[in-house]
Formats: sequence, structure tokens, C-alpha cells
Amino acid sequence: MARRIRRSSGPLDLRAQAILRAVIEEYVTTAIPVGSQALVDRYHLGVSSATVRNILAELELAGLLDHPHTSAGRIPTDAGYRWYVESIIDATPLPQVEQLMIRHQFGQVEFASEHWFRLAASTIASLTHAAGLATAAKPAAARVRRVDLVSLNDRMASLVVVLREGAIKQALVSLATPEGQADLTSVAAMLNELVDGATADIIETRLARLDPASPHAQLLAQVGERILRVLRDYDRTAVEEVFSDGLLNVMGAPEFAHSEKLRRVFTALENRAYLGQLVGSVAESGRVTVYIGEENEAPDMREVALVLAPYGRPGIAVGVVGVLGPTRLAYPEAIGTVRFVSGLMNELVDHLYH
Amino acid sequence: MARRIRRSSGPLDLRAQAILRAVIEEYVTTAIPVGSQALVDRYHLGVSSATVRNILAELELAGLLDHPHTSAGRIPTDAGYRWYVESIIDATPLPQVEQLMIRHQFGQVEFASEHWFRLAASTIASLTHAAGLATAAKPAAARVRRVDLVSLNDRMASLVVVLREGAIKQALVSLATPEGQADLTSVAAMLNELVDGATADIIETRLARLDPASPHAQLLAQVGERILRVLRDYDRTAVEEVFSDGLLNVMGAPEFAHSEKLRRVFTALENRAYLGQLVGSVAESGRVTVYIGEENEAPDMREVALVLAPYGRPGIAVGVVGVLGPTRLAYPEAIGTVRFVSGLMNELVDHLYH
DNA sequence: GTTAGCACTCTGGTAGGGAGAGTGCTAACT
DNA sequence: AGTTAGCACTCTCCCTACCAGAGTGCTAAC
Repeated sequence: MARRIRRSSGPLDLRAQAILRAVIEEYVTTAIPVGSQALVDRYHLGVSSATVRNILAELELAGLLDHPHTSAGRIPTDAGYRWYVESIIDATPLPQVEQLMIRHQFGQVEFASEHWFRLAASTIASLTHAAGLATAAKPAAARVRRVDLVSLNDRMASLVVVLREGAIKQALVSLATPEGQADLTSVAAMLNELVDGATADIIETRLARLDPASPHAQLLAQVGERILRVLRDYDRTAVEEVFSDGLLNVMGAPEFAHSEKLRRVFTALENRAYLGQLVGSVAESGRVTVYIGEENEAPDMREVALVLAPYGRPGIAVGVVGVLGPTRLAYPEAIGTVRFVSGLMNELVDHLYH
Repeated sequence: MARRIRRSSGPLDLRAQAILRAVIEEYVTTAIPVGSQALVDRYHLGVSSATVRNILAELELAGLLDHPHTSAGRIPTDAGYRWYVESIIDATPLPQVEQLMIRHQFGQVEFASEHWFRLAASTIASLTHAAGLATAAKPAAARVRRVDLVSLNDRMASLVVVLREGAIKQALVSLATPEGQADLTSVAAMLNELVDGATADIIETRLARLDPASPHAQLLAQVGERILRVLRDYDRTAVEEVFSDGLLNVMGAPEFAHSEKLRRVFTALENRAYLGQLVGSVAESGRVTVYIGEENEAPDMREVALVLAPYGRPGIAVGVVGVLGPTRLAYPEAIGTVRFVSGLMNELVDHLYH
């Protein structure tokens, strides 16, 4: 929509671009509407405030800026931010210093997925002063690395399934006939032969071929089914878990001083289906994707901006890292940070899936 | 402090008690200061508003009520709430209907600890319309139920430790010499002999007695040490994880309309050390404990009330369930709910630890 | 095309006034 | 002695009025 309006009144000339950029950058840091005088004072534009006013009026006509009221300064519209983001999205490398700092932090924690997801969220949060998000890398189809059966009592066992990417799933199995740990262990060993590296589909066909006369056949089949269910549940869930950090940063922003707005954002974040859909489309696009205000499908998110970057390998395992903040977001930093962290997460995925 | 003031002007007569109770119950539901006329209208006190005014003045002198300003109604002080809580804490059973409802919900989910902790938090949240909290049951000393070694590549393995209470811990082990899954499996089998049901201390002495000449001796020792570290880390952490739900409920309360206060509460909740200390003292007391406003040690919590109930068996495993809300909290419901849920959690602990 | 000048508009803060709610006191009542 | 009616008083809340300040939009000159 923004682009259509802009095009109708011709492309922006360079000076108009510079002024739009200045308004946005000023407003992002101060959170107060920007007047023509303030622009002339703080940016050496080489023109008078009257000229700036003319251009501001044009930009407003083009739908890129807005007026809270007649005699206030300008604030960017969602379309204005959109233009800004388009203009910088391909040129926002994170400064070397920060790249090194982040790498160092990631080197400090164990090279295990959960730690990395958490660290990704908190790193992004602290660098952007907004909320950091990270979803766990989700494989296209889960593959089992190992299973284990732990006896709880003679009628109950705990099934532990370690997935290839390091996630651990647990389920209870109630035993038809009493079994001790020894039996369970040997069944687990047989199952490990059967399931190692396999997806749900593969396991299903292998289970069908089991010899029903073999010892422990019934138990094998039962636990096999349970493993299958664990995998299917896992495959079905679009977003397993969202790691977030720095929601407190967002609470500090003046646009969320009244907690009602905040509350709606939090509600939206609890909606797994919505997040799943978001992750899906970002992963598909394969690029850093920015959703600004009204561009968000969820009504509760109409006052925030999301900067999301996919990571991982399509068809193998994908996840998303991102920033959530007010639409008045430091986009260059957010985009740079998210893109860099997504690169780091790629390394994790490559490592976990060889 | 409250009690000292009260005592100095003598104990409250029955009528004053009834009126104090009425003020508190009225204020808890409406959140607006309560005037003498409103009390006479809504509660059949059998006296005129003038008399009520006299008594309100006494209660204010006793430090149990307060005035926002000269011509406003009364609101309870922390001391007022404290008196109220003392008067009801031993007589707040949860209605049968709700007990059944909760039991039913708990019956729906798998009898596994994590699910129960989550459910405890969300049940409490929905019944009290405040935030529900639950900490995982923490054993006095963790005992290992089972360990497993999963090969990641020939130099790295993932160590999976299943604790008796069902918690799973994971750690990476880098191997001095390359090992395949077969070797790892046999080492895991040996380790299971060694560690089954044992605490860190026991494992330490057993490790010391290992024959250094046995096959895999070095690997055994290395992984043994790693298990030890996992257990020691676990034992050292006072509060492993806090499950919370319904923080959104708290955001809706008028006292938190301005998000700054909310933010401070959230900050305090992120402080593990503080929570650990809280869990410790509640578990030690063995009873439902209520912290009202200023009674909270954390400055950030001075505007909220906490109702906490311990569960589990001292010396074996303990945790805490609770409610967090504004000091203007529905204490009877909160106390009743928390006490009942804590009873359910006892069943879980008894089951997990026989 | 740019700029100076200026009238105009709107906010935000402050002051004043009236309605309403509620108190605290006094004097009369039981 | 405790209770109550009556009433003056106080404070908030809301509305209005007003002013200063900021910023615009227009016009006419450069």
C-alpha cells in the first residue's frame, strides 16, 4: 500500500529521502514528533526550515509521515518505516567489535542447542534494547538418535527419546506385564537398532515387519508405537518452544507506558499457531523479514515491529531468530544483529545435522 | 508493626472486626475506596453511617485502614490485610466443586512432573485471576535413575542423566580417544551399575574405587566426573525453574495500569536468588505463608502480595506453589486454592519418591 | 525553486469554579 | 454511654478558560 501511494506521486528525490531518513532516525531515538526547525538544527541540510516544511508536507501526502495534530512535528507512518527498511535492509552489517563480542559469548556456552537458543534471544535483546526471540531449530522430520527405557515401578516406565538435533522427549509407558529394568534395558537395546537415525515413517514400516513371535515382541511393539507418537507430535508442532528475553526492555518504551497495549502484545506472543505461521513464512522466504505495525496479521501486534531472520537449512531443520519492539525501532541495528546471529545459528544447525 | 499498633489500642471488638472485614472485601472486589455509606447500604450492619464512621476512624488509628485523602473512603493498609489473612488463614477450604474440577484437570495430563508444575501454575492463575507460580520439586540431594551416552561424532558424546524425580539433564562430553556408539553403550551400562539410585556423594566414593586397569577405565572416570558435576550443579541451584502463568491477569489490575510498577515486579521475579530464599523459608515453615506488600523483602515487590504453600516432604523433595497479585487480593480464594493444589503436588512427590 | 514572515492551530500546563462524595464534629436522642 | 441526625468542611474530579510554546501552512518576495 505504501509503495502504491509513493509511486503515484513519483519517486522521492534525494533530498526528500535524506529528510525522511532524518525524521525517522530522529524520531527513533527521541520518541517525540520531529519539527522542521529541529531537523535544520541537528542535520546540516543546507536549506531553511520553510523548505523542509514543504518537503515534509510532500512526504505526508505520500503517506510516509504523519501528524499527530496540526501543530505538532511529524512522525513516521508504517509506510515510512517500510521505505526506510527497504533502503537499508541490504546494507546493515554489524560492526566488527560487536560481531566479535557475540562470537565470544557463544563460545562461552556449551555447544548444545538449548543454550544457544537462549543465548541468541538474550544477545539480541541486549544489543537492540528490545525483546529478543529465538525458536528452536525444527527438523523437517525428526530423526531418533537414541531411546532409553527407565523403570519407574514394575508397571510403569519412562521412555526417553533423544532426537538427532539434541532435543529430548519424555513419555510414560504403562506396562501390560510387569518388567524389571533388565528387561527394559534389553528392549531398549533392540529398539535402538530399529530406530537409530530413522524418521517416524521409516520406524513405522520397520515396526510392521517385526516378528511377532520374538521375545518381548509385545513390549517392543508397544514402546515402538509410543516412540512413533512422540515423533508425530513433535513433527506436527510448528513451533516447539519460543525463547524470549528482554521483554522488560519493551516495557520501558514510552509507547507501552500504559500496560494495556503491552498486554495485548504478550497475548499475541502466547499464540503458538500465529508464531508457527510466522516462522513458516519467514523460513520460506529465506531472508530477513520485517513486519511493521499494520503489516502484522495479528491485530494485537499492530503497534509493534518484528524483525525476523530464518536460520538453518530448508528441508533439514529451520528456526527463526528475531527482534520485537515498538515500530519506532532501531532497524539498522536490529537487522544487522538478527542477520549475524542467524549466521551463527546456521553453524549450529550444520554441526548438529552434519 | 501492625500488631504492635493494634495491641496498644486494645483488641478489636466484634463489630469493628465485621466492619474491617467488610471494608476489605468490598475494596478487594471494587478497587475503589470504601465510604461509610456504601458499607451501610451493602452490608446489613444494623447501625448508621455515623457510627460506622466512628469505627472507621478507630480502625484508621489502629493502622489497619488508610485514607487516600481527607474526603475519600477507606482502603486497607498492609496491616489491615495482615489482620484479615490471620483471621481466615485456617478456615478457607476450596469448595468441593472446584476441588473436583482441579482433580479432573490433573487427571487429564500425564503423571509427569513438568506437566504437573505447569498445570499447577495455570490452575492457580485461572482460579484466582492472579498470577500462578510453581517451582519444580527439588530433592534434598539428586539421585540418578539412569544415564545414557549418545554418540554425536567420534570425538563428542551427549550425556543424558535421568534423575529419580524424572528431570533430565544433558551435558556434552568430548572424548579423549574416538569411540563409537557401541563402546559408549557399554560404558553407559557399566555406569548405570555404578550410579543407579546414588547421590553425588555416593557416586564420588564409588568412582574413587574404580579399577584403573579395567577396560574403558579412563572414559568411565571422565564420564563419571561429568555426571558428578551435573549432580552438583543441580544440587547447588536453589530454584531450578519457576513455572508461571497468568501474569497477564496481573497486568489487567488497575494498580498496574502504569507499566512501570509491573516492570519492577517482573524484574524481581527474574531474580533466582530471591525466589530461592523465599522457597527455602516457606518450605521450612511448612505452612501456607502470605507476604503482603511491605512485608516482602524485595523492594520491587512492595506493592504485591504473595501467597505461597510448600509441598513435598522435607529432607526428600520440596517445592512451592503460589499466587502473586496486587495486595488487593482475594485472599480466601488464593489461600484455599494454593493449599489444595499443594496437597495434589504432595501426591506427585510421594509417587515420584515412593 | 527557495526563503522570510506571519497568521493560525493545536497541545500542555495552570487556574478557577461547581458538583459530588465522604469525613469529622457537635448536639440531641435512647 | 453509645448511637444518630445534621451540617460544615475538605478534597477530588471534571469542566472550562486561558496562555505560552511549538509547529505548521500560506503568501509574497528573493
